[in-house]
Amino acid sequence: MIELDKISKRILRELELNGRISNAELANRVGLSASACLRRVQELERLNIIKGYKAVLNQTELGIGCIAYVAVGLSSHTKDAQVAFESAITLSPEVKECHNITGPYEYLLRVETTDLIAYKKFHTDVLGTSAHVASITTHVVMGSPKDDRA
Amino acid sequence: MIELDKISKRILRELELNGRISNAELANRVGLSASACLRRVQELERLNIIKGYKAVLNQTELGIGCIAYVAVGLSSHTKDAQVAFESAITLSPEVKECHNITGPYEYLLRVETTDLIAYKKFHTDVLGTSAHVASITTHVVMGSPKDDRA
DNA sequence: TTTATGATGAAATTATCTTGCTTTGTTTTA
DNA sequence: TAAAACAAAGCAAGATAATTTCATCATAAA
Repeated sequence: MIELDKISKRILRELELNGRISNAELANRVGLSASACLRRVQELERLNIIKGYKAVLNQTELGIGCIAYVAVGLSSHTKDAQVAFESAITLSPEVKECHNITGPYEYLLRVETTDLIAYKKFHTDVLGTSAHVASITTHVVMGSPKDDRA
Repeated sequence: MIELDKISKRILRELELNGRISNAELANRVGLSASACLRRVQELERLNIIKGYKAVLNQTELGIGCIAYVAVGLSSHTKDAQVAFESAITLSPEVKECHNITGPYEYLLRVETTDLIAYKKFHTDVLGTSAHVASITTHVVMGSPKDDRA
């Protein structure tokens, strides 16, 4: 774990909020000159503390009409079974996240599709055909009062 | 829902991958001149299809050592109970996501803390003191083979 | 005290963005 | 079919912003 001073933390906070702010404006907000600010940002990138930048898209406008969290249980807990499941799931574009979790199920997936019909298809074609899948529990998202990672 | 042509979709894909790519480079990748490309990007922003840009930070390096998905059940399903719970939870910085889901529980939270100790504290101080909370089921994330929203 | 190190700000340079105008291609209308 | 009307593209110059360079200052070790 890396310890950062106040200014660098401030830089990260600003960039998380607006990743495309100009360097001059960022410098202004954190109280540094443009060059000093840029050096810090580049250093943060070099240290991989800033892993990258991405545009936040409006899913609704783009036709993502169905988001679901899916808990998946495996019938086999061997390494091979996990690797097989993970690589199958990772290839599916509908699966935006795949977390290996503690509890009665092994995996929690976030699946985004255009609509429930498409989800059903994913459910059948992808989950239904994956080896070792023992149980599937779908939780459709009705709303997200908070989503800082969006 | 808005229909986009191939080029605009390509632009979105590139910007999602690298939100800080220069306009010239982006134009090059999508096969447009810089000015035409910029106009499209600005239009996408104006239409709120691109909601913004953000830096992707390395949580591990910054001391996020414990990530958990927490299923929360409420004892009351009135609108008031939901609003109260949501506003309490929204204020907690540890809660990065709060989804209202179908199924036996009402909410699925993503909670990020420095370590398990801090999670325990969140569990007790925040969830434990929220009105209407009937059940809490914690799933600690052991790993994320895929996390496109990170 | 001297020296080395690291970080800063100002200025110069380089790259990139942005805008107005022209051109191209497509659709509409006579 | 031809001309008009429109939309989107490219080009190029001027405006902005990013990046490098360099001199300075503060701090800590020798």
